[in-house]
Amino acid sequence: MGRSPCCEKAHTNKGAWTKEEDDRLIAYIKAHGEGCWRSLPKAAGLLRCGKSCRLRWINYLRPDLKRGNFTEEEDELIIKLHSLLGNKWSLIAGRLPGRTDNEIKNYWNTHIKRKLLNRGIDPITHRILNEVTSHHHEYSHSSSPSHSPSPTTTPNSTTTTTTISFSAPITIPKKEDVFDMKDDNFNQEPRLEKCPDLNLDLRISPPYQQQNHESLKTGTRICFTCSLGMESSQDCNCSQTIVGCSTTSSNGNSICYDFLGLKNNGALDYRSLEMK
DNA sequence: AATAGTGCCAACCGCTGGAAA
DNA sequence: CTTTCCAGCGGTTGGCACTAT
Repeated sequence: MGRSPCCEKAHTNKGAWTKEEDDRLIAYIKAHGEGCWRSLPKAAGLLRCGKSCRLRWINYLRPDLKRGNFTEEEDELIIKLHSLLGNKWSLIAGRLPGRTDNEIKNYWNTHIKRKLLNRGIDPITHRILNEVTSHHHEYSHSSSPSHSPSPTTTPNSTTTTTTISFSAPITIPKKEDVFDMKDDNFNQEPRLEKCPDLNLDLRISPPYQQQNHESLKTGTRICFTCSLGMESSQDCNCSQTIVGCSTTSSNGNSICYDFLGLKNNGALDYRSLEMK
């Protein structure tokens, strides 16, 4: 029953790869292409398990790897994607040509986490640090409505829209305060620092309530596929959409929504994301 | 110069979903 | 339908390199 046994793990090498092993793997993949990792080690004359070969190739030997330092643009893109996707490193890597999930994961843990902490942003929640620790202060800066992240309530609706903005001035605690959380100074007046020319606005909200009411009246439907930004998918059931998503179609047949508010600036297109 | 501490990253480990038998 | 395996993923770790004392 089931498949034949996997590779013999007792007779496989572990640890760092040698130059000779690398050369063998590269030569084999150049000749036969990627795939069938299970049989590759034997065919290539390597004493490694297929899993190890795959990892070595994907993370180190692939010719299209970029290598080298991450640019500031890549940094910001990773931060933005992480705020949307969480620790989905493979999805994030899919948006960064030449970068691997492992590389991004390492870079996140060693650089970006610290970078965000220095900005006073929690790297897990992407919220301002003192909001995480003190709910009392959560909305204390909302006098400036676009400051992030401050839930706003749509008029005449019962649901909440959360706007996460990276483009607005970000509240940065003093550096010494960040590193001394016990210090009472941490709750003192923070300074404001403006983020450079990056519009990273993110809006997460259910479909606008008034539109819902309107659509109920007019008999229009909400297309879930479009709400995920996949209006060109064959699963899309609102083929008569004319003016595109985030607007009500003029013939009233369907309404598409701009999921995450990203379609207009093209920063994140879920159609090109790999879906597991 | 020697040792301890820290940062970085390649590689491994364990889990999961899907496919094969 | 059940069992087994594979490919892929995210979390973790071991070891090297560099810096501080």
